[in-house]
Amino acid sequence: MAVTRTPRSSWIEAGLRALADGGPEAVRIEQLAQSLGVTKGGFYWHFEDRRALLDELLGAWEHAMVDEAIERVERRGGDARAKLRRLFELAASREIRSLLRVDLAVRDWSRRDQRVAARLRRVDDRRMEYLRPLFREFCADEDEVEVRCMLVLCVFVGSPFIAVTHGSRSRRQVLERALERLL
Amino acid sequence: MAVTRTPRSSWIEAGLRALADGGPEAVRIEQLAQSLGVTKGGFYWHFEDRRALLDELLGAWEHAMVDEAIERVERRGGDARAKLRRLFELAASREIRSLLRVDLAVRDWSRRDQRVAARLRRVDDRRMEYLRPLFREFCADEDEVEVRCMLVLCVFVGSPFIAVTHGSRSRRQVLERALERLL
DNA sequence: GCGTATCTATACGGTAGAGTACGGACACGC
DNA sequence: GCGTGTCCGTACTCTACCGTATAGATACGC
Repeated sequence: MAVTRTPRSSWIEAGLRALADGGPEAVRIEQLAQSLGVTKGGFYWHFEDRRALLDELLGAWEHAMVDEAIERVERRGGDARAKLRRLFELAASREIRSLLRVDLAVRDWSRRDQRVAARLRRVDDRRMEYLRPLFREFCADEDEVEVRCMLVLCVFVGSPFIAVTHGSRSRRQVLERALERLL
Repeated sequence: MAVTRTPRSSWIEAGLRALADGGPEAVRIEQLAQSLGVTKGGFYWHFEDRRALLDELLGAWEHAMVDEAIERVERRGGDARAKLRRLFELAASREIRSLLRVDLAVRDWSRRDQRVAARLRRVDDRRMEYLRPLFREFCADEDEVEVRCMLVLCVFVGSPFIAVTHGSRSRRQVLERALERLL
């Protein structure tokens, strides 16, 4: 049981960084090795092949972006509106940002890989299943609940992809107002 | 002045198809050649290099998705609400779909290429500049105009990236209701 | 301090694709 | 029917990776 010099987790962290920055095509084993200051020799000790790493990256992303995120919002309790506002805060937070960029990369990736698409469907469905009861707390009409959940998700997914300038307003201000409009 | 067997435009069409399907990484000259039934010999007659093609693809996308789209909505006149509904129809139409997939690919691409990001900013700004006056026609508060424009754009960009299922409702139904909510 | 598990470096073979060079094919204009 | 401009095919070099093989380094457990 010697100490692991470059453990599995290091490769996954480096992989997530590459995935966030350049999409799955940018997850190059030799480049990850270089960024970790080693050669690829050790990579094949931990992983079967490149695909195995990509699978694990998806797993890590799903866990952090669904399980952990929901857990963090739920932990502090409060009513539905409070939770939704906290979710908004979380999405804008510095530390979640890099994972959010993984999220965007995965969405694009899913357009050309069936297995990734299936995974994304599961993730998005889980998010919706979390959102719906929250909106039901203050919104009676079920169609309206669905629309608001969808709008929240669209803002979450769409806004980082959008490059507009809002004149004197900041992006944050515009999105905050958009959220309040949905509550 | 002989006839052009595989003219510039063929390479651009094939390039847009590849870009829509697999992002910029999938725009491989040898593969485009194969899909056109020729070898890459002729490609370098028309284009300096691969990058030159990618630049032209961006130009073609911008023209089709901004100039032509706005022109088609404006042509038939009507009030702001009618135009917005027509825009929604257009975005959902069969023929615009493939260009919309180019749009998504460009958004992901822009995250890792400054020049593409600058271009996307221009495109999104032009779209917002088109939307704002439409919402002003029936919405007095300027902050509210900005929010609604942004929500429209978020739905336009975000929803194709989202993989949720809506139970008994169709995606189209949910989005239609979302639009009506913004008008 | 020795053994073993855990990496790591190095070297190699293979594939995909970019870009270049250049000879030729093809078809229209005259 | 011949010349010219417009491609097209082929053959090359280069680079960037993937994945494999294997010997060697490292550090902890005892």
